[in-house]
Amino acid sequence: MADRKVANLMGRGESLLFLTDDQLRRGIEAMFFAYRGFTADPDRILQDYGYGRAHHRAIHFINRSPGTTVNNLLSILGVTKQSLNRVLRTLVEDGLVDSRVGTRDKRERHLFLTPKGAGLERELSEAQRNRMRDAYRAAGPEAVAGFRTVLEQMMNLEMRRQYLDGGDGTT
Amino acid sequence: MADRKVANLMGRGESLLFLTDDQLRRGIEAMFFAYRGFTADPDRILQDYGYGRAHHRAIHFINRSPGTTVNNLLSILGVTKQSLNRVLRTLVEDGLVDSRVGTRDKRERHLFLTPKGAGLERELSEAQRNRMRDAYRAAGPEAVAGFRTVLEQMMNLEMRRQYLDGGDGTT
DNA sequence: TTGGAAAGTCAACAAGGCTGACATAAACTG
DNA sequence: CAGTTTATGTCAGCCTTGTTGACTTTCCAA
Repeated sequence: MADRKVANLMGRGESLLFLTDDQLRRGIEAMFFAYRGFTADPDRILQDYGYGRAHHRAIHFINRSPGTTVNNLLSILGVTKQSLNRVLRTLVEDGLVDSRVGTRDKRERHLFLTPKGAGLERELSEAQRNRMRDAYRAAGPEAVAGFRTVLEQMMNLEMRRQYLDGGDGTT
Repeated sequence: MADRKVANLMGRGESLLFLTDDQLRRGIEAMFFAYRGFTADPDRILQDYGYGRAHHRAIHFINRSPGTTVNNLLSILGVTKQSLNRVLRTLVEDGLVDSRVGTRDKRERHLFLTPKGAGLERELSEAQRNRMRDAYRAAGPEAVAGFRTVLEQMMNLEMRRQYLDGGDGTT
């Protein structure tokens, strides 16, 4: 059933892409609906803890880069320090995040997940990974590669740097 | 690289899909960063008009289905009627949306874009289509097919219905 | 004729963005 | 050393966009 799309998008020959406005609209809506599905499971979990997506994002990237600084996180998340601080403060108060004064530069705060924080992180990312894994499995390996390729192209340049910095995506 | 957990998935006959937690995390971050890029251009435009994403969503789906009812829109957007109503009211007041009492059922309001509304819609969707088109072109036709397939799998079932209902994706 | 669905409205609240102003400590620079 | 910049935190206030609850009006359909 998905093959009709392919035929249209591939056109004749090699790289001739017929992209009607309607096809692009479909892609736009696919992003909209898929992103909703993508965030639905974590959102549900977060609600039980009284947290929101902002907390999730902070937890995610602290887990990805333990010891990251506030400024670092700020540039990844693309929000103001006031906004991040509000979130970070509650996470520290609730004992999910540990904020340690820097050794080399004592102005900096290095952020770590506590065991409790790592627990929530695991719960959240597991739900999200399950969703992603199921989608991957249903779509197949080649679709997955295409998925990633298009998403990478859709990012802004600065974001792509952040994304590529995030550990080895080599495998 | 640090993660040990591996999901070994057999593709149909041909391919073997190794999905480490780290690879799935990459997919998750790709969604996060790509969605930011995806919404960046419209967000910038909307700011000039004093509108937000909620307005954009309403405008988009009214344009997609002219004459749709409020209830219909409600179920597509997945927000409360109070929330949608606030947005809709400003759009009607500002002369972007026309809300016509139903003929068959006069309780219903059928929503249409005015020429002015259609103008903003075009501006917004053009920016978003350009982004999507560029990403598609850079990624290539096969990547696009995979992209769409994975996104469709990532939607919730109800959303997939809404998505499939959204006019012919066949052309 | 009456129950209930569709739509709208008002009020209150919360999350999470934002700006601006200001404080503090540490690091850097001349 | 003095002055500036940097990193962070915090207070106050604003906006958008989501929520719930209560209530009204309209009006179709049984």
